[in-house]
Amino acid sequence: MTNPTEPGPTVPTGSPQGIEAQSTNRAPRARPTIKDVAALAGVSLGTASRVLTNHPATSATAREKVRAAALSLGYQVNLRARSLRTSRTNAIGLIVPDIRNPFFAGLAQSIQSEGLDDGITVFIASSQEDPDQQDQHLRTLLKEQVDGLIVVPLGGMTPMLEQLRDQQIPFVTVDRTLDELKAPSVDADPLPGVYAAVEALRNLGHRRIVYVGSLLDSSTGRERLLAFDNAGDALLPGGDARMVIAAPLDDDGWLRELDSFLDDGATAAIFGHSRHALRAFGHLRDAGRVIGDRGVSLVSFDDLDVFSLLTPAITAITQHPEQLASRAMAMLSAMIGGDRPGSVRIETSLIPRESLAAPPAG
Amino acid sequence: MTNPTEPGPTVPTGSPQGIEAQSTNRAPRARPTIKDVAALAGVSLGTASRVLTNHPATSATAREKVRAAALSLGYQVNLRARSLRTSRTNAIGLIVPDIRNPFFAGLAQSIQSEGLDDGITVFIASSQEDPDQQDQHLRTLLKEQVDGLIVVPLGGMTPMLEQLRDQQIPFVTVDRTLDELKAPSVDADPLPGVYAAVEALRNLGHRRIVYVGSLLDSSTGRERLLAFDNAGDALLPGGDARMVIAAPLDDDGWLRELDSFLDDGATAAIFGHSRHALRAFGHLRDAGRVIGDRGVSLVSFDDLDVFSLLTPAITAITQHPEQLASRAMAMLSAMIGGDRPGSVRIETSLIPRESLAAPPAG
DNA sequence: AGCACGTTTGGAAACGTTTCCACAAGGGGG
DNA sequence: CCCCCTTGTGGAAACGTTTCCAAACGTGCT
Repeated sequence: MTNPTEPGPTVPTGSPQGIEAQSTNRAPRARPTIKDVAALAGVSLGTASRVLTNHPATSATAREKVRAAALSLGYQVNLRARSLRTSRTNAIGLIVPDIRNPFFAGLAQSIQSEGLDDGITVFIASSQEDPDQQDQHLRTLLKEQVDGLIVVPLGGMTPMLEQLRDQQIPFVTVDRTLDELKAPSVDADPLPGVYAAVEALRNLGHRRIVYVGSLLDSSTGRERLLAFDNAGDALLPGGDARMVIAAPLDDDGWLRELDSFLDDGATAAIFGHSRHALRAFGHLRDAGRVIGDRGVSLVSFDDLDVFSLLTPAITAITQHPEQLASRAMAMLSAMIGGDRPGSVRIETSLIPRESLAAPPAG
Repeated sequence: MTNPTEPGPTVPTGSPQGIEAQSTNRAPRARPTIKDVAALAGVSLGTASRVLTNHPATSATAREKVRAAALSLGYQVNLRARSLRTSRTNAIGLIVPDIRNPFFAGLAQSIQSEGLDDGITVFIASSQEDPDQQDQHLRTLLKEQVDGLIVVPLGGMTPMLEQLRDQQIPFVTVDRTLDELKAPSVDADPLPGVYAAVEALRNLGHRRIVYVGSLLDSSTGRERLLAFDNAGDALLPGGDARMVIAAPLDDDGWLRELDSFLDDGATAAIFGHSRHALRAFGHLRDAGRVIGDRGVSLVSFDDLDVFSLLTPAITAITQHPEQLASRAMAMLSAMIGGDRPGSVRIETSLIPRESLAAPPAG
């Protein structure tokens, strides 16, 4: 009856390759599965699973045995198998235009660590300001079955964005919004920060202020300029009190405009993009102009680390990226839970630093 | 024979819930599976799979029908199911100490887009310089069954790093290396860049140079200082030609040391950390010192965007993050393929800018 | 003593793939 | 004409989970 050439039933075949794997350390010892845990604990597969997922219907002894087995094996659940079964991944995707932009890096950091607290894995993707890369990342994330998406959309609509809109996958936009996709968004209201800046400048004695705008075709670019206009209307009613420069990102021509406005009596500048603020900072100092006290005041959107490292430190209008992050996460969670939350705006605010000071006497 | 109460074979049961899903648009229409594709194409599941994975054993007609069906359904493969079956994910994890550090942001960007080209998904995780977060991210990535890992390790060993070392999962370290984990690494050799900097300074007439070092307990911090010593030995043999400051990241006390060295006749400073270079830039200008031509020359490790925006633009020693990225990817791919590649060093090089100039006359 | 009930358990199905296996169809060479 | 080989196909198993279902096992009540 017992055939000596085939292994008898008394030999547990739980880890058949255990011995040979030991002989050569090239072969990666296969990761233990829940089946191994169950076998070692002497319980069924279902019981092991229930213990490890904290299902209430488990006995104390089963819990103890399974936990011990899992620990001694170094068992780690296979998330891909789990989510195949549960059709939930507890993962979301985040797509930013460029992770090298410090604002987006901060946003990503905040969102990811927010997720870490909530047990949600955040897959960060950076599209390098390229719609094709954005779509490619979107497609992969969908194939990865993420539960939802947080997107900082590039300028225009793309095939994948349309698909997102039409499909029912939960997603929110953050920072920038795109009217065409009817998704809830969380973005920053530039007015409070701009208003505070203009008001502070006026109270310090400034009478003529330049606004350097950029990306004027994006929602944020437009709204920041609009906010400057509104604040100016309310606080500096004089007709020639406000000057506006439209500055591209890759051409320094606008610096000449800025110089001539300053020569004409402007004593302060507000920048819609931190990049321009830094560029002007260097340029103005180089030209021998005083920045800060008794000189030209500078205020910039977005609060970069380097702003407080410079001398004088540059005043910022912050969009509170941590708040954007946490609201976006909350909204996305709500959507994944089945709700349809409304859009949200975060107030910007002013962070006064040395570059915000009195104009030259007289 | 034909029973009218059960659906005849002519009625395709491919998407049974199609109609009811249409009635209420709250219910997210379930994503089509390969089964739906096969049904619509009128072939078996296996055939559909073979077509979609470009298996050679498929007929032209099958390919045509399956492709058409997949297209019309908008079918996208479920990567989690696929990798459960194939035990490959075509995804790797990347862990950086802090994504807000522009150097790491650039590294991450390069690695991710490198992966995009190779069909590899790169999951980026930032540990905020916190070993616990690093380990937490490592654990999740392992549970996600990534094929491999690229790690910029924090200072010391941690439980998960030990597990990585002992387990057979392919991983490489980049930028920083940690002797304890015997993993192949790709990092930058600071000497060529530092040597070029010191040589250029000497040729311009500088005779006394300060080195501002940081993170001296990390491999990079140590090696950069060592490189400065070596370059100085070769190029500036005078005993008092070189001064060294150990600067912490969060305390500005070192600025006083810098001032006093400059007062003592030093005319140039090399910074091991870009943060310190920026801090000094602001401080020195504020103190009324000339930077650049006929003033104090500044050279900093890592090439930040803002360096070229400032005036004068700051000279950098670049570690060529794109090269680090592509070598790391290549090495990891090799490891995943079963090889055991050796470590690699990338030469740093000098990017001269305006802050590298002649010292004051006399 | 019997019965209903609550707790815990094992077994099996299912998630969406890929891939092995066996077989059918067709074609060419003996 | 038969056999063999190639090519393409369908069916089924398997990957590692969770969860449904039914059964086993006490326990407390009548």
